[in-house]
Amino acid sequence: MAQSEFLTVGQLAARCGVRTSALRFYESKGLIESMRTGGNQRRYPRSTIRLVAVIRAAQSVGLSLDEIQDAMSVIPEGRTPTKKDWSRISSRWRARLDERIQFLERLRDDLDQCIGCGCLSLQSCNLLNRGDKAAERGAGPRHLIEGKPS
Amino acid sequence: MAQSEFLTVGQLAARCGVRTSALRFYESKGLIESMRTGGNQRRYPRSTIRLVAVIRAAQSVGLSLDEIQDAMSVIPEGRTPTKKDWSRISSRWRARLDERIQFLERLRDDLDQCIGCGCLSLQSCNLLNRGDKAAERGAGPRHLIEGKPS
DNA sequence: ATGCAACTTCAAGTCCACTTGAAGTAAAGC
DNA sequence: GCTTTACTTCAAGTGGACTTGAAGTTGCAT
Repeated sequence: MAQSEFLTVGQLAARCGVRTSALRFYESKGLIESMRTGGNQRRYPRSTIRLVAVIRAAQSVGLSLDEIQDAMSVIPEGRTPTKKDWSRISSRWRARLDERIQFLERLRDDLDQCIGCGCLSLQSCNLLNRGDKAAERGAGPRHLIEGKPS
Repeated sequence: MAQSEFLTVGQLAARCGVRTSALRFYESKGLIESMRTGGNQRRYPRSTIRLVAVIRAAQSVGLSLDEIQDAMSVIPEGRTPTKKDWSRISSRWRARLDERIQFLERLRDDLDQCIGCGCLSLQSCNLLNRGDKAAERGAGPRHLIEGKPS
């Protein structure tokens, strides 16, 4: 198979590490686009590899496909995205990414403090107990809660 | 309401920032336990607040409820967890947490490199293109893929 | 020209983590 | 005692992100 300019779903799937069904699914959601051959088969420009990588990356930061599409739709209809477009999108995601990293780092620190203390069994873990007395009005150990599971 | 030794589902839910339905769900999965009143209502010891916090924390690192239960079940039947038990569990999670943080940090670095380069539109982003020529055998920009969305 | 893998659509199915609803019971305040 | 709010169970529903299956079509290699 001569490497042609365009990729079939199968090829794209292989390159991106996803199933073809996922690619069709993304397409149905408008996240990616394809051209069609005379026989109605999909053909993707190579740039779609990057696009899919970006989608997967965004997912791993905790964005839903809807949010991703939303962010991408900043790019005006049928226009090739400019540096500015992409910069707007990526810096938005960058913020989410930072939040997420910070949350996980805080969690890690808490966990480190905890590893030796037997929290689960005991009365006196400062970390998990923090605020337990103070907040009688529905608070709980917020510092471990918040940032719901992605 | 005098703060008694035990909490109702409602109280626990308020303290933990989850819905009562979630708590019943966790209980049905064996993640938490309760005593019952004469009238069959649940009563939780205060320590369950911590337990739920731990569950939520573990979720946010990307563990499924099954994995969490699995990890927790290291603790022998009906025994109060010892420091050693908890230490085993938490250091296991700590590893996952580290992986996750590392992955996100790498992603952040890539993104930073990218913000100015107009990747999406262009031919020549070293980051997203890396390996595009080399790996003709189903590779793709792995450094952005792997670590599936949590 | 033919065979077979890879493609097509569309509907339905799956998994996870819950949430909702219905019908009934318990507990706390007045 | 009565009312209201919080609880009980159980079955079914939801949403996100896909996956699977069936039935049919295309495209490349020999």
